[in-house]
Amino acid sequence: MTGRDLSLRRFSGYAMKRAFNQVQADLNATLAPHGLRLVTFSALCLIDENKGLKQSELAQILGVERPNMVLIVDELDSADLIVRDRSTEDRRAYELRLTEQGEKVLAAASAAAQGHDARMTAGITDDVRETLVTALWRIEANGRQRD
Amino acid sequence: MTGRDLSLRRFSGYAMKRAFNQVQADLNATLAPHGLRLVTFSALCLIDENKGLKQSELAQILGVERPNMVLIVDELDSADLIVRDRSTEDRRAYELRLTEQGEKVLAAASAAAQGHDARMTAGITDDVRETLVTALWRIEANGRQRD
DNA sequence: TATAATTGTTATAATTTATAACAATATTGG
DNA sequence: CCAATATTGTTATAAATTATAACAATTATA
Repeated sequence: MTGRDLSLRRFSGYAMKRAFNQVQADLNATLAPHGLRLVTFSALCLIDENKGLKQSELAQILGVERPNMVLIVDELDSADLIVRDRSTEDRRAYELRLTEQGEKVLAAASAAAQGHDARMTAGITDDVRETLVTALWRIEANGRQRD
Repeated sequence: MTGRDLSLRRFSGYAMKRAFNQVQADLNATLAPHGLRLVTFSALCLIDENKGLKQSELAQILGVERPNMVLIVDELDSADLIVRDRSTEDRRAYELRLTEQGEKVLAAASAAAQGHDARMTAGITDDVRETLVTALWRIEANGRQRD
């Protein structure tokens, strides 16, 4: 069971995949008690940060296809965490906003997610964590260059 | 389009997800000309590194369910990159080995994947890359602790 | 030796991600 | 202004990924 994957460990992407698998599992478990999963939590954060955000903008930021975003927003809507307000400027579009309930759930879920992040990065110093995140965004930018 | 996701950038997992999305896309594009994708390339590497590896072991290392591994190994088998040899010690199991063709394809694909990794980590110094990978494995270990 | 566990497999379900088409509305070029 | 084109949210659907249940053959265990 030990060290049978040395050939893959040369690739930084392998470490990223393995680490992110754990992060995703732990975060989903952390959010489940709040009725959220990774993608709905992310959507809640973005709607809170950008009041009146439109579905298509949300989809674009999260890299989700618009048809799939419909279901995600439906899920938040059904749980009364957000509302879809018709835009007065563009009557095709909806402006998304958190409900009072949505604010409460987001606050609780955010605190839990912070705890999750702290657990996952336990034993990593603040400046190494800073280096890590900076390097990851650099990789992301390198990838975005060619599409 | 810019900076609408500040609330999510506090989470290191967000950077990991965004970066890995790019890595996965670029790596799959890199491997496609060799008839491979991320998971079949990983399997090839592991079979090469561990001659006679069994399907169930491969599945366990890669974190894939055994029924799904059947299809992955089928894919490599159909492409004549590996063979399934009946184990003499355990006649339920197959021992997996690369064919000559498999060795050739793996060598070419590995070189391409190395290039991919270099592209993705361009602008990152060697010791920062080292810090990055070490931190990622630490996160992975932290996650594994609680399951 | 009887019972239980493991290996590879099939079938199937659940989940996620992607594509095509459509009505309503908005934008743009003539 | 008007005709053509594009965009928004949506439905339907397909493709791809991931997970679960059951089974025969074989091995391990009690």
